[in-house]
Amino acid sequence: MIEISKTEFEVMDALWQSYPASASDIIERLQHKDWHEKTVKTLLSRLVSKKAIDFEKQQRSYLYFPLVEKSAYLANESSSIVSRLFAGRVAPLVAGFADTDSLSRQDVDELKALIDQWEKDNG
Amino acid sequence: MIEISKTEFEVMDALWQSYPASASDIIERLQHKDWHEKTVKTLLSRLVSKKAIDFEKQQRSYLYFPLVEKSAYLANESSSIVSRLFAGRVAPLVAGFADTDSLSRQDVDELKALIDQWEKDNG
DNA sequence: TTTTATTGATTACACATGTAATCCAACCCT
DNA sequence: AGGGTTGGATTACATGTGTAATCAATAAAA
Repeated sequence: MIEISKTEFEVMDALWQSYPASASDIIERLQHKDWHEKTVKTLLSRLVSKKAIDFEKQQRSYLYFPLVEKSAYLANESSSIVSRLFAGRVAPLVAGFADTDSLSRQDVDELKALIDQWEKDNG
Repeated sequence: MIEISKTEFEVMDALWQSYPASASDIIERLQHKDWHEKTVKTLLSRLVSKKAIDFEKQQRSYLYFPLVEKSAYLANESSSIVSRLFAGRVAPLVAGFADTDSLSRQDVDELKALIDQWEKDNG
């Protein structure tokens, strides 16, 4: 899969919010980051080069849209990170989380629901 | 926390296996990677610069040891990744995992145990 | 002892990344 | 119509990363 850097991911995420979107839309959505508009445009260009997004010309400006779905990207990233750091098994990650970052009640509830579903489908 | 690159992480992991360890120990443990010995030594040097590891001179060669514990490093990484990708909540990551990568029976059992423990500790 | 092999230090070098600035063409305002 | 403005393209530039090669000092071997 495509390698997307941290800053590039923020741009992707802004675009995933709603698309097609113009560069200025994206810049606006990224107000909270303190990035120069030029920076955002550079990132958009790089994402185009990487074929993570594409655009169609609308008069003078472009309307960008993602070529990768957020869910697909996240699934891939998660998977590759869990592979690298935890030999591919997700439980140890959650375990570490339980120790330090403390799961929230909401997390736990969601995990329980997930597990129930999994058990229904499998085992 | 310290930024450790992917390749540097592999070296850390080899060192975490057992330390103190000499450069040649580490090189040996990384046989399966097809890295030139010089490459591994470069990575060791960079890790020293980053203060992720240190060494004590043993005659001519060095004995390296980590300055960061594996569990601490993993906890930090997990946390920062889950923050970036999933707004800090781990359940959605596991959910994606459940869909695509399929949890293993073992994962599910471990998760259940984790949750039971969490519920016991918290409310 | 002269040669060779080993070890860490220094240097190399292309590509990625963060963070823009500059350039040029099209558009809008006066 | 002329000048500022806006949009993308191109260029910039330091630092990080992957992947070594070279250098210099020392230890081991012949």
